[in-house]
Amino acid sequence: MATAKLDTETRREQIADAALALLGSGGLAALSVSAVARRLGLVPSALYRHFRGKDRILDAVLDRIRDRLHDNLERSCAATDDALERLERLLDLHVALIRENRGIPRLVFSEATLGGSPERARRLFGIVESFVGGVAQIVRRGQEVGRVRADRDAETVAMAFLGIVQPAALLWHLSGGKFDVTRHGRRAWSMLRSEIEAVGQPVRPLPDGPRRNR
Amino acid sequence: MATAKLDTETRREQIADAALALLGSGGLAALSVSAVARRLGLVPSALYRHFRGKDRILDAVLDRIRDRLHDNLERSCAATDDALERLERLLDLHVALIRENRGIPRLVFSEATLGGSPERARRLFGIVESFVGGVAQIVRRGQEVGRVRADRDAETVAMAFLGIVQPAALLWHLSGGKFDVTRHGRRAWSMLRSEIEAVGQPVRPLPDGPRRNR
DNA sequence: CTATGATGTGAATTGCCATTCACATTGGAG
DNA sequence: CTCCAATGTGAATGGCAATTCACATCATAG
Repeated sequence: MATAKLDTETRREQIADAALALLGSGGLAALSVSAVARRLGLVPSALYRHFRGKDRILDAVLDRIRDRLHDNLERSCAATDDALERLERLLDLHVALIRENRGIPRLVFSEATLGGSPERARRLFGIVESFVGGVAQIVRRGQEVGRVRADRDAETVAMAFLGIVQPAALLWHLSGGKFDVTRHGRRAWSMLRSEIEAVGQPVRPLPDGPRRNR
Repeated sequence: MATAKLDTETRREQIADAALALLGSGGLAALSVSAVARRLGLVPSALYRHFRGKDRILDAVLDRIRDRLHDNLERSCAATDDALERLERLLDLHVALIRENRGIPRLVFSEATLGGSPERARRLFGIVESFVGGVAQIVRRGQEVGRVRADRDAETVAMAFLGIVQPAALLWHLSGGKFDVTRHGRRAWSMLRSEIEAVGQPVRPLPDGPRRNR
């Protein structure tokens, strides 16, 4: 009965992870304080030492999702300077992320769905918006150097990018993993790519001076 | 206390409608047997005269959604023979549908989300798949008459079509209606259209004989 | 070593939910 | 008009959820 005592920081991480895993396996319905506690070998009331309540646990999960999305943006930008390659890499990372953490799309959708607290909806809106903004930023920088057609609206392209993954993720979930997200991702990306790639123009290099990485 | 008695057919429709409305206003969390009953001026146990349980009510809602999607496909096909115009019209209808029935995207997402009964997930998968199939069909027929570029994969185009609406609907929900779905739809569609429209080729008319409307 | 605050436990509370059932009412067939 | 099957009612049941609280135990600072 005596579970090892851990400091609050560690526990908070464990709890957020366990919650995300539960979301992945059974959706919001499976995410109860008891279930999270059970998964950690704790008793439900123990979680209240580390979180004020279930809502705060969800907030912590959202934080984790925000961080992962941000990581992917940074990694894809660090990997290459070419806008189109960045997008392609980001697509791969993003697909891998939601494949390995089914809880992420599930929470994103269910928050839109459950109409939970308006504050959390706003928070999630900020997260998605900031991700879309990051993608749009990549597009805009690609336009600056003549790599991406200048007559495309960066925000729209960014949404289309999201539109590659989202319906695919939905079908993947609904089909119980049968739908081939990766294959669809490749095809849809090749279509989007040919849609935005600037052709027949020499690439104008970035101006000299300090490298803008963001 | 004495609520008028209605035949089961009428009640079943009322119940499904009330459930869809509740989904729209508060998501799955707001959809309880009691809430549906209250909305109809009934007592919870009364619903069990018309549905075996909550699951069956959800099934009825899914039926309604399936019918509406199917209606939109048929209406857009009946309105014009041109594939691109059909798609544009379908997009308008689809946007209007989810704007006026917030419960639809919410149920679709929450089923993916809640991991509810596997059977219902399969049912929903079938519904979405059949809608995508209908869109792909429009694309293919456009390709047959040289209106749509033949080197595009019809299924991928259909998914991209879905990808216009889905992320927009998500942001719309999350932002509490602030995000402009219609505007985004127009922009994204104009991009997709220029991506798939066949250019510089004379349109090859349909062969003679009975008009294929499906 | 020991005392104290942080962490974990078990039981109790409260509330909502889906569902059932015995009973009441009603609308329409005959 | 009468009766019966269909429909609606109200109370009860059982389950599970989130949360609280008094108490136990541990880790570690001093």
